[in-house]
Amino acid sequence: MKLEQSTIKDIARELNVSSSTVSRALKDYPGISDDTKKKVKEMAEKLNYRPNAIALSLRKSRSFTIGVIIPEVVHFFFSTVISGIEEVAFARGYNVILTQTNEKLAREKSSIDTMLSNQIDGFLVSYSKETTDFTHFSRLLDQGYPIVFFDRVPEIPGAIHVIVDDYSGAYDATKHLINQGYSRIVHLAGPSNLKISQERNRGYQDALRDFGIPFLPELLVECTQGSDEEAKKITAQLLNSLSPRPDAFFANNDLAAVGAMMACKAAGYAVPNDIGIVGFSNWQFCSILDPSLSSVSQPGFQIGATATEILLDLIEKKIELENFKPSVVLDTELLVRQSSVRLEKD
Amino acid sequence: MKLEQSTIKDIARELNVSSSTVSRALKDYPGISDDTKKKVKEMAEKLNYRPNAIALSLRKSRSFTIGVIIPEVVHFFFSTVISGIEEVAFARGYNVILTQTNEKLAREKSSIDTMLSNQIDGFLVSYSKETTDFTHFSRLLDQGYPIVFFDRVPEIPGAIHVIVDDYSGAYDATKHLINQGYSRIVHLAGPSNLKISQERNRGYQDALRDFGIPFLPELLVECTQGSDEEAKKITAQLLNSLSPRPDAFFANNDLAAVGAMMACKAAGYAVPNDIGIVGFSNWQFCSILDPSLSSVSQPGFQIGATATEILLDLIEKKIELENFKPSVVLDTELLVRQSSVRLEKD
DNA sequence: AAATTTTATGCACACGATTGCGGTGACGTT
DNA sequence: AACGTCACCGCAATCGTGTGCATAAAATTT
Repeated sequence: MKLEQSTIKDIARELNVSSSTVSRALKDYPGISDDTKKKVKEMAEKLNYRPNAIALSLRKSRSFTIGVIIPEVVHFFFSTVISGIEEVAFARGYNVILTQTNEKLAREKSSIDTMLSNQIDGFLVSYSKETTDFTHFSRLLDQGYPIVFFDRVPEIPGAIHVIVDDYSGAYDATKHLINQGYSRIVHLAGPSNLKISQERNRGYQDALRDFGIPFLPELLVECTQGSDEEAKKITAQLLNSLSPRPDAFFANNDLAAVGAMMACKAAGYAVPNDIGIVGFSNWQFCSILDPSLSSVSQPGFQIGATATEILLDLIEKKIELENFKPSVVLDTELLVRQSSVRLEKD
Repeated sequence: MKLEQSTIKDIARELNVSSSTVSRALKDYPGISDDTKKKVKEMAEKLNYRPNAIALSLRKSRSFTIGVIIPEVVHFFFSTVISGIEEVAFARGYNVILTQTNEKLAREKSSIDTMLSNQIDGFLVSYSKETTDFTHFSRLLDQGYPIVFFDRVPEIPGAIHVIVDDYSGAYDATKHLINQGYSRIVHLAGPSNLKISQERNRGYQDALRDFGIPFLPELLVECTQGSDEEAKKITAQLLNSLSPRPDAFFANNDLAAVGAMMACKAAGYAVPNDIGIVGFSNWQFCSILDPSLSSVSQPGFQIGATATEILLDLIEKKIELENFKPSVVLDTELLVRQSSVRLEKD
């Protein structure tokens, strides 16, 4: 038996005034005597009055709630993004409602539906791996719903993106490996339908070219799942089958890098002396591995924070969609640790 | 210019019927002819009608939304809990709104306030480290708000808990170390105001006692932050100052265990042969460390899922608070990996 | 003292959906 | 012809809040 929340009417009844007076008094409208304002506020305090945000939402057709759609909460990267989102949203008085798609398109669509039903003010989206058709998003954009995409972003007109400079990150990582004297550098790539994978791949190949190392197709392997087991298996196989063997691995994500590292160790190679390894994302565990894993850090918190700032600006019409540049690109940073620094050059 | 969502009235106008008829037709009420039902549904489809959940919430004083309050999203453990929560909530048609307190009491309180304003149906809470006074929760309970606490749970009457068996987990871990022949076992404990820390400490001490190893106060150190740096520093100091040196570390959390491991390696000791280490929580990285870290796994996903099931049952009055046992204790499991298994016994 | 302005407040409706109650017309029965 | 029954549907109130407009009282001006 939940106690009834006291409403504006309760205050009005107690004080023998109308509910409109109470409403105005609480909001310090002009035209309400200081005397009644005081009385109303005291009574509100006494009755433990809390404005009903639902009623307000209905009235204003605004919910002060933003919806976040991400593949998986458990990913370290996404959890930092969420943290950034939550921080900014809270500071600006918005609620965050969260759904994970578990990489399923169907789930993505149904989440959007229920969020729409809940009169959400805008969306923050990183779409699922299954998503290849974006009409469910472009329809929303056409209807004027504010959406900001982050990390995984679709190529549809009018979409605003917050991404990191995957290209430069990959370029820097590859360049670093080359500088360390590695030359047969494998790239463990991500799913090729994701733009981030393409960009990282491009950065890898461009760095090779710029430093005069031929690109060999057999050194480019796609890791669709991105798990350590998958990478471990692939790496073991590469070490076995290629001759001369690869002497470095640049992985599309840190887990894959770990898998590669394990496979190298298992095959009896020393990291970094025999084989250098660089990952991508700078997960928490990079610094505690042995050897610690060099990685390209993505500013997850900042991605979330920036995306949210933009979204709220859009919602509050502080900026116009038309004269806003569609992409914000945040810098990555190569964090060099032990796994890619040769103690002694060959 | 957001396109207007079509409402029940729009359908009614198009079809020249009243909005009540539309409402009933959509819900297959008896007393509406099959003909109109069909027409209404077709028109709803055509106008892309979506029920306004806000209006519904207002009418029913139910929002079909639950509020989750946790210290930090970025913790692996909490992110798995969130995943479990989200999964069950989604399956049962509820939304999840999320706030992190960043371990701040003030933030905790204000989050509760905004959630109350949003007519949330119930709370899932793991309170902040700063929280020592629980009146803001007990007031809610008195008012009849459904709350389920998990992981960090307060000792207040009427509160429902979902926790793991920290005591047994700690007991098992300690016992395992003893069985491996370690005898000077340090416990890197958590903040003593958290019940989970107390329970783990108790399990540690009981195991020592049961196996005839005296408890030495100097082997019990509180790590208030729980970071790897802190544990590293403390461990290094212990290795230096104690004689005979400790030969095992049982850490209250995995990061602390990692810190201990780093300090041991740095001091020239081999893990596990010289020093055994066991952590708590089974973070993702445990299995990829070298040596891999033995740890007590907490079923985070299941905690979230179970807590949510209970909360929704409470909300939907499927169970009564009165005849419900206040605590659900989920099993932990000791995962033995390399860090605590001696390759050769002394 | 009458006319005008200012001040303080209330009325009524809106937001979108639900629902108890009552109304209407068609049809069958006596 | 009068009445009852039944299927089908609309009216109006409700949830809690905000706001344009009207209005009464008070204060000021003429």
